[in-house]
Amino acid sequence: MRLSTRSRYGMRLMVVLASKEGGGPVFLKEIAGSEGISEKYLGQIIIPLKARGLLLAFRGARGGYTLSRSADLITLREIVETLEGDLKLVNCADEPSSCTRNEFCSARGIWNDMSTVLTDFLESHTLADLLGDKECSRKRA
Amino acid sequence: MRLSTRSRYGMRLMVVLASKEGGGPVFLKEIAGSEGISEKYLGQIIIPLKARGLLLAFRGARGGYTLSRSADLITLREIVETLEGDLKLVNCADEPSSCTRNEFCSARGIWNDMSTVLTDFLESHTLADLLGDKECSRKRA
DNA sequence: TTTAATTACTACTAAATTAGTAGAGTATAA
DNA sequence: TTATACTCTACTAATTTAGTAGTAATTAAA
Repeated sequence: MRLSTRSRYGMRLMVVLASKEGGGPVFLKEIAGSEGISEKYLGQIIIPLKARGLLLAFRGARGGYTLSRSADLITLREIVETLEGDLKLVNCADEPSSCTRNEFCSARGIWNDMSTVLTDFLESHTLADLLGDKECSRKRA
Repeated sequence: MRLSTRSRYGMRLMVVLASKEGGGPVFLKEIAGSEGISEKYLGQIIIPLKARGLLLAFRGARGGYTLSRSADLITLREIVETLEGDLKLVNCADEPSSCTRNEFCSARGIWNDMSTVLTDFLESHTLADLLGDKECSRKRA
């Protein structure tokens, strides 16, 4: 049950944009370079974030990306939900066809509750919460 | 970020055993049949649950499985952790090699916190909590 | 108006994971 | 001794992941 690189790269991308807020558009190349991620791959990942309206794209020479709103107004839920497609841990809630037998599944309730816990957690944090930790003093052995 | 069938099937398997607590060993064939799951596949899934000490296996004719302890003493954390391997959403906490660049990753903290939230939720529920809902009155349209 | 820089779009692919199937082996009650 | 049921190992098709590659569209600046 690992997060995909899409979510991990996408989140770091958003943090970079947040850290450069107010400084004009940032090139994808610059983000990819500083984070050590393939520019082409990041170019794919950024599309849904733009579609969701979390960032603005400027095409052409001297283009780049900026956040569409202040980092403290962008919840982590919006980001992860966009990158993962949704935050559900099982399909059976929406798609009855995904679980033909066992109409009254003994486990469905707990999986849905678990999804809600995750969603609530992400909803309670914004991108701004991630800014202070960028170069924290916590040194690892 | 979907749960694997291993976790879903394994959880249902445990609920079935819990619902038949005190009635002697239950055949894998019986569980697989009632839940509509491949017996061979379930046979693989049940191995780690046994290794973890969550259930007891009886070999030979008239064999089967039983819970190793009362359902209210088995947390959902133990079950899911066993079936998923662990409850971490990222590798970078343990494996430094999985993230060579960005020693101080801006997102690592939030992923670890998210993992903790999940773990705490599952730790706070036991298998017994899932018993009452088996054939609940909630009818779907 | 040309050029260089940058985002946007589409197609393809290698590797890993998932979700099984298959079959022989081992233990045990009757 | 025999039928039953768990155990172990190997294999595989389908799907997902994590990219690569190339081209098109857009725009600032020379």
